[in-house]
Amino acid sequence: MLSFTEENYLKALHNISEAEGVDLVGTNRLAAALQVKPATANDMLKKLKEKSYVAYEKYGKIKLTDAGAQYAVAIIRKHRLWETFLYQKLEFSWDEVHEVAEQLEHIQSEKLIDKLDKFLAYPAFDPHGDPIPNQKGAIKVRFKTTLLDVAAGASCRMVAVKDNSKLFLQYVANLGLGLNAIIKVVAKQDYDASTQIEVAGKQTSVSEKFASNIFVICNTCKVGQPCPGLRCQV
Amino acid sequence: MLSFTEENYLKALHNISEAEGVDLVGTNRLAAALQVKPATANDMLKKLKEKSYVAYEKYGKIKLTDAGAQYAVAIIRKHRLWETFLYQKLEFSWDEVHEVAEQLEHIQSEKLIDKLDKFLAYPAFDPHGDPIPNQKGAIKVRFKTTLLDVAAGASCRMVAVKDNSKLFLQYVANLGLGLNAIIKVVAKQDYDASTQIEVAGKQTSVSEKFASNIFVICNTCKVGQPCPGLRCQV
DNA sequence: TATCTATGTTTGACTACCCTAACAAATAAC
DNA sequence: GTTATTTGTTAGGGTAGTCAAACATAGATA
Repeated sequence: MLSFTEENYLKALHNISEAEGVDLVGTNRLAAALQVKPATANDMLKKLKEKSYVAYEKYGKIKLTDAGAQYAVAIIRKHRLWETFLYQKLEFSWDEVHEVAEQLEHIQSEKLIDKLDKFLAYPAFDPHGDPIPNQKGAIKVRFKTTLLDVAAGASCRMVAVKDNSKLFLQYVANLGLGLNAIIKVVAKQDYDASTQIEVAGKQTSVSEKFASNIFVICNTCKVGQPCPGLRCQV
Repeated sequence: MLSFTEENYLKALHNISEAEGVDLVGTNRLAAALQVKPATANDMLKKLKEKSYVAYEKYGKIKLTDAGAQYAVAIIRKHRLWETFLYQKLEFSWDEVHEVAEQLEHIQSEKLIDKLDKFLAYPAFDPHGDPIPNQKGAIKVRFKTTLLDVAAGASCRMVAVKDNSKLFLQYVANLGLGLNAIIKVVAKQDYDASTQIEVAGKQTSVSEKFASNIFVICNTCKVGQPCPGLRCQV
């Protein structure tokens, strides 16, 4: 049974590997993610290596062991189930769920999380569109790409966000966007890489950064099938 | 915002004062309740005194300040609401809820607990019959006495337990007892102070210790009204 | 009252987690 | 291929919470 802090290190390692590639995780990057100094992260890495949750050589890159990855996925499962609970049952908005789930994810009780899963009717995705691992740690993979990949004239459906920060989520909601929103790409500007979109009849322009954080599938896409229009199958 | 540990000290102080009288709380008693050594408890008491949550003189007895009592009640509110959630929504048995609630009670989010309260339809009592403080810390007091006070021949209704330990709760459940069970006192033995009871047509004998941990009201008792038969109004 | 026992307090030490500052290795720039 | 920069590591130190052991006080016993 790991401490609250140790769990956060494992989760951060998992998140960074997933978002930025397994071979890019270093002490500094990890420390930044956890808002601690590199020296601190280094100490903890030694401890987690000692406990066989991470594998790394001095001055080398950091990887989770199988045990470490398994532990991390279990925490992510808890996090996303709690987010779903807060959103679906307790009327939290999608930008509020994250910080409370950061606390709830550390509660130790197998039974609790499995019963919660059942209570929520085994949801596959959390309020941000992220997949919820099942009891065994298996994740339902969904073909998706970002709004950047959608060609002008095409239309797509929003299925997730990449950035879970309050600021971004509130911005997204203010534009009338949300999961399953239908987005039509009106035009793309080569000048600043911005994208003109139309949502529920209203047009807006969004930046490249914004578009890169919106995950979409094309309108005709079905889960498990390669998509003809976009490159959803990538 | 207090730490996890500090919160546990406040809660323990509150529980002991309530169960054993305000003027009986000493360093040793507190340390025993928290399963730490007196030296440790003493250190923490200094810290909590510094922060004005407890008031005590050297070698004197320990009391919570108003702020301390308020904080403690807020934790108890959270604990009991979580217990109710686990019991009512997640199919936990009444002997399982306590240990998970011990963790959940430390989650920091006003909104979470108030929404949970709403979700549970503002319950007044937890699965053990203990009253749940409302948002302002007010507790609904209920006239009750213990099974020891019920005279032979009389009948009563169980409304709470004093002991929340797994062992006791499982024992109670195994006898077919539970909240709102109707208990008829068949006889009382002067020899060993045991009590013969009848529950749902079945007779058993319970010890003095057992009977002292079962809270009851008489069958005709209504909340808010003094009871004619038993000494419920005490 | 004098002593014995309970209870409460202080001291010094340990672990977990964090820091700053100094240093070492790897990588990039020239 | 040497230097400069980035990245990672070590050393030493701080706080929170814990302990054992020594000590002090209060209350009970004789």
